[in-house]
Amino acid sequence: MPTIYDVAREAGVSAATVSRVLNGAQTVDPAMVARVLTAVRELGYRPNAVARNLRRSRTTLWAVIISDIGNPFFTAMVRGVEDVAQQEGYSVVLCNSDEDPAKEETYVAAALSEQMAGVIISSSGSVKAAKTLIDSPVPVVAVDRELPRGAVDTVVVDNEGGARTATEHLLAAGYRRIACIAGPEGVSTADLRLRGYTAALPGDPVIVRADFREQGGYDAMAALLSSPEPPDAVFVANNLMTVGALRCLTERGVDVPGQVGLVGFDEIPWADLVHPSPSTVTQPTYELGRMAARLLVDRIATPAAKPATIVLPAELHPRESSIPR
Amino acid sequence: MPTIYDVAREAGVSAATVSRVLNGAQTVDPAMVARVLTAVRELGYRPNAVARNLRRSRTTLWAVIISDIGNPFFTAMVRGVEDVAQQEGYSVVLCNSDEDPAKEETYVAAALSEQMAGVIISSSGSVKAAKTLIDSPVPVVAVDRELPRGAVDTVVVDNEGGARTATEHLLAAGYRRIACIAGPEGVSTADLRLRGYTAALPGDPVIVRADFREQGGYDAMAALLSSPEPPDAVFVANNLMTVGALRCLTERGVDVPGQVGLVGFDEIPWADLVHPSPSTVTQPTYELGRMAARLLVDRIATPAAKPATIVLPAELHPRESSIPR
DNA sequence: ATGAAAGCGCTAACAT
DNA sequence: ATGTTAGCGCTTTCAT
Repeated sequence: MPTIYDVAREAGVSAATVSRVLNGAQTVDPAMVARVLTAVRELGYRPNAVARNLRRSRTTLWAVIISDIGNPFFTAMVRGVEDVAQQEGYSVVLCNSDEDPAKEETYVAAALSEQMAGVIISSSGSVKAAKTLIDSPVPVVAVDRELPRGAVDTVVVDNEGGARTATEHLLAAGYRRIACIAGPEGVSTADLRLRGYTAALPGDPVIVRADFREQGGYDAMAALLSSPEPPDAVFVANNLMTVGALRCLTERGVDVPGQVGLVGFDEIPWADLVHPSPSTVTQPTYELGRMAARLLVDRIATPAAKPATIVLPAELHPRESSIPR
Repeated sequence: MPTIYDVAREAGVSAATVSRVLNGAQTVDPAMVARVLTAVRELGYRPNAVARNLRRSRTTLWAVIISDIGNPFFTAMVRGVEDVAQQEGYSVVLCNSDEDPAKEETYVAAALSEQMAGVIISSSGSVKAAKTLIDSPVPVVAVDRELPRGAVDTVVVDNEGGARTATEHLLAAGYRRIACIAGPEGVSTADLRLRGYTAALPGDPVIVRADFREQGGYDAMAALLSSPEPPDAVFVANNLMTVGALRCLTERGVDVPGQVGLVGFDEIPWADLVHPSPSTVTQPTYELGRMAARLLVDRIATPAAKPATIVLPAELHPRESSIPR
């Protein structure tokens, strides 16, 4: 691979001049510019970004650490981040922690070693990863899930409110024994949605903790159905678990919404094509990513500013799975 | 941020020794190792990967360029890549070209500038991006879609055979006017699936080209329905367009499979929960990613070897949407 | 407007 | 077994 010195020699100028031309400096003789560009083309020269990054002591990369690339919620959010990043001249490096705190820690370490310009993270709950980030000078934004004990810029939805609305909706529909399939303890969205459910419920809560995955939702639903007093409705704390719960109900021939009503948190792709179509609490997913990216841009510009928290609304979309009997 | 020299000073050794300790060299006195590690901990030292990459003239990053992050097919494939990458000591940088050749070219340029150790690409059809990659020294593997005019390692499924099977299945079910909603021209999967459809059809083909997106499938289906002689079945060339076509049929109250039969290429998440459930031609998606990663590892090890092409089987999964009348 | 020279932080060849 | 030194490719003063 040719270097900037090869180009300089070919064009009969110094490396400094080549650098100026390539970085759009105004103070270069047009004749030189032409010679340099010709040499660049002839040699097929491609600037070495690693060298540039070292010299400048900064990169134009953002690490976006999400907890499940198989969850359409996160991929939609990433699109929001990407659009802003591109517009602002950054590239997005997507890291999939797979709900595994150890992987999350590895990615955080890599982001810091690689001198990333910023990190957007939807924490899988690793306190160590959070601490590492907060103790580092890298600009950080938490999105969807709060960073454990972290006072950083944050964009979330009103998880507690959304869960309360979902539960109240089931109550209004006439259901009385409403259970909750909750997410993993220590993940902010899981804990807040559980709190919203509990707050809205007049009677005793029935809670099964699962892992935010489809199989977890399936198993939790199965456990609820085979309990002594099965629930007549269930509030499921995320989209993948909702699919799992629905599959379990369908397989066992349980009538939804006749025997059991259901509302899930998060949108499900093609929910309207599923039968019975699941009622959901939807979030402005793309907007969540966009806002996070905006906050990161601001944070990079003014590192000392006070951390902001933005809360976006969550909205109930009633569908077939919770229609009153 | 502390540098390796700060650590060396703190530990009373040379920078070379610190480097040796941190890179696991065997020839270091255990006492020194201890002193260095203590200094590292006390200073919170974190090696600068950018400097290391420059010095070593290589990185441990793979660029995985996919054409639609919103398509579960690609995210499943990425998981296969990720698992091998991690095992082999590489990190995956995910790039989403969004079916946009210009974005694809940008990402290819970035991958080369950043001195990535390898590239796995599912081409959105940019000949320029393909040429840039082939003319560069970077190891490349094409996955799912062949690289335009590129003689590189490739992992694909039997697209033509899968499409033929799907079409024959519709014929066997009694459908006679079978249309095809095809993908964009120049994308290998689109062209091969179309060829398989045409080959299996005894009569004249009815073809609508669309863009592999949900809305495109919807619009194509709408156009077919309002044509003078609407088809009695349709073969749809990918998953997102299948969802779009199905939505169009459902909205207009067309009975599937009674009035119109349907088979789609690619798996659809939760296909079994959709009503009517779509028959699909499924691919070993995760395996596709895994094989691509394996090929990349081999290519990095032996850059001069002859390019390999691996073809995996595609399998028909009949569901409700193509049950005989 | 252009060039010379220093240095970003690290690793590896070489010397001891 | 450890230290000294050069240099990866680039940008950015500082001189001219």
